[in-house]
Amino acid sequence: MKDYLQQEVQLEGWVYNIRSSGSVQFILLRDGTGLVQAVASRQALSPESFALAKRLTQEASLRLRGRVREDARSPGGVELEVSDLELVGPSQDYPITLKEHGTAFLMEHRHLWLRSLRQTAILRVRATIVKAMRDYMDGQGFTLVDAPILTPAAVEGTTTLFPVEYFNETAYLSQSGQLYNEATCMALERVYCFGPAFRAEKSNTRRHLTELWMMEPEAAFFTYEDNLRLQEGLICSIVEQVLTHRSRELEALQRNSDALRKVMAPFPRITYDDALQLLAEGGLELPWGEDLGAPQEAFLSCRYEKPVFLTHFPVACKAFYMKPDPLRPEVTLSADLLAPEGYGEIIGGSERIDSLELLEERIRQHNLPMELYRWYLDLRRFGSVPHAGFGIGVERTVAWICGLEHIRESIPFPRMLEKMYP
RNA sequence: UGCCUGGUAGCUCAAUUGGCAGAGCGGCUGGCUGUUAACCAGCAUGUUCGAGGUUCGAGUCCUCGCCAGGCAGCCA
Repeated sequence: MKDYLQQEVQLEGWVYNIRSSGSVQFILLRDGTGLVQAVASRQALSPESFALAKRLTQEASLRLRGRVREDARSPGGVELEVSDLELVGPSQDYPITLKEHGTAFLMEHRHLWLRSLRQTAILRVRATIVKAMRDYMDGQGFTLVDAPILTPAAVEGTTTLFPVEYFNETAYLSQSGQLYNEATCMALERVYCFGPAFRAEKSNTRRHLTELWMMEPEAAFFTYEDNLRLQEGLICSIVEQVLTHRSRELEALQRNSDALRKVMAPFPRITYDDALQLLAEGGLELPWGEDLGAPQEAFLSCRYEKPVFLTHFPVACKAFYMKPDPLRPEVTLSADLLAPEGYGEIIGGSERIDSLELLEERIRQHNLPMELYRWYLDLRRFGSVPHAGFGIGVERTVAWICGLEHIRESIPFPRMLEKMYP
C-alpha cells in the first residue's frame, strides 16, 4: 500500500471488523495479503454508498475504490479514503467473532476459522516450510519421485492401515513411501517423495493426525553418517528460510524467534544408552529395550536448545528394514530427530538393511507376508548397495516452528481420531 | 482404549447450602466527524447435552448414555 500513496486504487476483500464514529465508518479490510483500514465518510460518499457502509457486517465481501494516504492514526500508517464501495457478497451472523472461542467451536468452523490472522500466518509458514524442504532437496541433487497412495500391504505392520475397497480386493492407504523410495533410489540414486500418509492408530494426542504429510528422502550409497548430515542441513535451511521470509507471521504468532535462531549445525547426538542414563538421572527410568514414551521424549527434547539426534535404538523398537550396527548387532543404525522446547520427534530415519538374507529373516521374524515383499527383496538381489533415508513430518515441523500447542492448527483441515468435519 | 475435567443464550462464562435463569460479547434499534477487539443508551434471545431417579422443590445430588477438552497408552 505504501507504494501507492496518493494514487487511486481498487481493493477487493472481506470485512475483518467495523468501527464507527457517526459520520465516519472505519472498515478493516482483509484480503489475501493482509489487513488495511479503509475510511468511509459521509462527506466523501453518495448517500446510498454511505448507507451501505453503515450496514456492513463482519466478513461481507467488498470492492472498494479510493485514494491511498498516510495517516498515523491508522493501524499500519496508511489507509484507503473510500470514494466508492460495492458489496460483492453479504454476510449475515458470521459465527466467529473477534472475542474468545473454545477449541471445539473453532474446529467445527475450521473452514471459517482459517480466515483469522493467526491461521493465515500458520498457513503461510507451512507453505514456506514445504518450499524450503523441496528447494533444499533439489539443491542437494535429489529428484522428486512420487510414491503410490494405494498400496497392497503395510510398510511396517498391518494393524494401523485404512483399508479401501479396490475393485474385488482390499487396498490400503499408504502410511509411508519409504519402501518405494528404496526402489526408485536404485534408479536415480538420490530421491525423495512428498505426500500424504495415513495412519489408523487410535491416538488421541496433541501430536497425532490420521492424515499427515511427509517428505521422505532416500539415497543410494548413503551411510548412517551421511543421513544425519543431510538432516542437519535440511532443518537449518528450513528454519533460515522461515526466519528470512516469514518474520511478520512469526510475530503474529508471538513465536519467540530467538529460540529458532539457535538452530545451527551440528546438532547434539545421544545414543539410546546415553538417553536411558540421562532419563534415570531425571527420575524417568526405563528398562533397556523399551521404546521411549511421551514423558521421556519431552524430557530429552527440553534438555537442549537445538534439535537433538537420538541414535542407536534397540532392534526390537524399530522397523524391520533398519540396519543393525555391525559393531553392536542388538542396536540399529537409526536416528530420530527431536525438536527442542518439548516438541519431540519430527524425523525418523536409518540406514537400511542391504543384505538379502538378513532382510528375509527380519520379514519372517515380524510375521510379514513374504509374498508381498517379493519386489522389495528383488532390490537386494540385483545390485544391492548401502542406502539410507528418513521421513520428516510436515505438521510436526510446522507446529514446532510456529510454536503451536496442538498439531490440529498445523494443517488446514486436520483429520484426527473420529474427527473429519469439515 | 483408560483416567481426569467439563457440557447453561449464537459465542465465552456466572448462578452461595438443592430455593426467581444471569452477565459480557455477538445480533437488532437509536446516538456519536478519527475509531484502534471503539464507545454510549435501549431491545430480543434458553429443550440448562439426553434418558431415568432422589426431593415439597434439581442447572446444582445419584445412575446410565452421548459429546467435547486434557493426559496417558498405542504410534514415527
